[in-house]
Amino acid sequence: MPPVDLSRPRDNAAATDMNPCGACPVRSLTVCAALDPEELRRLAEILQTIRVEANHTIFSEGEAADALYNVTSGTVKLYKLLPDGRRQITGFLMTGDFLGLAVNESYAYTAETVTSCSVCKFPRRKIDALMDEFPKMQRRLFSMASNELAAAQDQMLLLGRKTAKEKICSFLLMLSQRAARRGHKENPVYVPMSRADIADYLGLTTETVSRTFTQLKTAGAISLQEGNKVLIADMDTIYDMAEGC
Amino acid sequence: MPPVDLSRPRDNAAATDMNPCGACPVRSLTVCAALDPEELRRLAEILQTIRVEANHTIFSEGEAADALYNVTSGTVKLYKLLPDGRRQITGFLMTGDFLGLAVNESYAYTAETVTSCSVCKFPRRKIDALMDEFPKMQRRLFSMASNELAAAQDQMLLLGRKTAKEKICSFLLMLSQRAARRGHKENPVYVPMSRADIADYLGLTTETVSRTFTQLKTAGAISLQEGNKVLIADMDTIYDMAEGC
DNA sequence: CGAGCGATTGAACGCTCTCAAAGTGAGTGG
DNA sequence: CCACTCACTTTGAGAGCGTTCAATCGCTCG
Repeated sequence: MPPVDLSRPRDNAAATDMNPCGACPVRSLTVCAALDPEELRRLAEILQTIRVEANHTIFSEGEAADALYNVTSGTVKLYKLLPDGRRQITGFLMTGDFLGLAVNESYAYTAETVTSCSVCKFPRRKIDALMDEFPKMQRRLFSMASNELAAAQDQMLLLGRKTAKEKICSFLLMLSQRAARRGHKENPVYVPMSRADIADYLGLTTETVSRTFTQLKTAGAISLQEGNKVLIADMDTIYDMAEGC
Repeated sequence: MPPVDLSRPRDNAAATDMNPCGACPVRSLTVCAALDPEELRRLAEILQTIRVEANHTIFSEGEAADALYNVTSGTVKLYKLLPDGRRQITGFLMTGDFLGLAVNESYAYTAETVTSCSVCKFPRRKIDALMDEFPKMQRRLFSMASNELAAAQDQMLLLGRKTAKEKICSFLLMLSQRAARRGHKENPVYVPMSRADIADYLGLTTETVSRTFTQLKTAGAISLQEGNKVLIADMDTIYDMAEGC
């Protein structure tokens, strides 16, 4: 996956308009929801809006963490690798999610686009300074981190204790619920990621993911549609098979 | 596991001394590290110090989250359950760790003591108010949550992609490193939790945990000592078998 | 000394993985 | 328009790791 040059924003023109954040359609989902117009203007001053093609690396595990990002469109995956190449995807990020939290000044995971994406990039120094000025923002970020933490714990339950079928059903439900939260229709579910990505997210192999989809399809619980969409035929059945979640 | 009555602090005398936090030996590890003497005094005013016996519930998943806690001694486990009783332990907390982050005003997991513990209890309303006053504290809490998040991602990698032996070795190393960070000796490692707890933390069964310990023992990599201690005979071997982490 | 709980060990099963091959679809160039 | 490539997905067969079920051991406590 070729890394993309993030230092040169592509649509800088739009980003440096008087108050692009004020008009941001996804603001309510992000860190920026907490801010008033003046604060948004200050935020807009330090941010770059960047487009990233599908399957490009935004940053890599271990790199100096000198920026925070916010996804404004598209899907991003975060992952960690073992020395022998085994991979665990720790999360899929969508509109409104942020990434770039650091430990010891360096990124703890690699971030790669699944689809083409728009992201807002905040230099860490400047955002840190701004957080000191706007405690509301710090609070919002803390609250978002808390939610991430809760989601991470749900994922641990899934990885450690659920069967393949339960994992797939939980995954579909999560995608459905996240779409709904973003004002998209919750069914059919748009599933932009590959079988390999799904497998590495759920702690399975691509073969098992594929077989499980086939089983669900055969059982009439789902059907696959054009354009990477999955129609959940019986939401209750899927919910039961996910064992609550 | 009988719940303990947390409304009635047991050693209130100590907690309401002029400035108990100032003398707190584990302060550098906790949220409180960021505060100056005056702020510590304010914090001491709203906190209760509580002792909890081993194997008691501090709070349960779903309960109204009206307090934040800080572990000052002992070991606490956090877990989530599936409807059929399968359990995933999402973390073991030790001196300096905090618990009680909420989503939708209610706890996302159950917290239960492994050993007898001392915890500081902060009513949520009062701590929220204090955070507004002391941004330093908010920042510290955010930074601790970030670290938790990174740890959660490491755990996902472990649960999704590591073998039983790698899981056990990673677990022992984690305990060793956390002990070292707290100024205890890193070897032998004190392992206060049961095989069942270890299993539910690593996504295994008690039998597999037991068998794996036996294998490591037979291979000469570890040996079991009195008082729930594990001597790591060859740290490098264990490290290699953990596949980095 | 017996009860009871946790840890260990054994044997057999099964879910998921591994290895392998065939199918599908988008993109390319003749 | 069609063959070709390449990547991804699906399907099949067999193996293995960890589980399940069961028995034994060892320690603590009454």
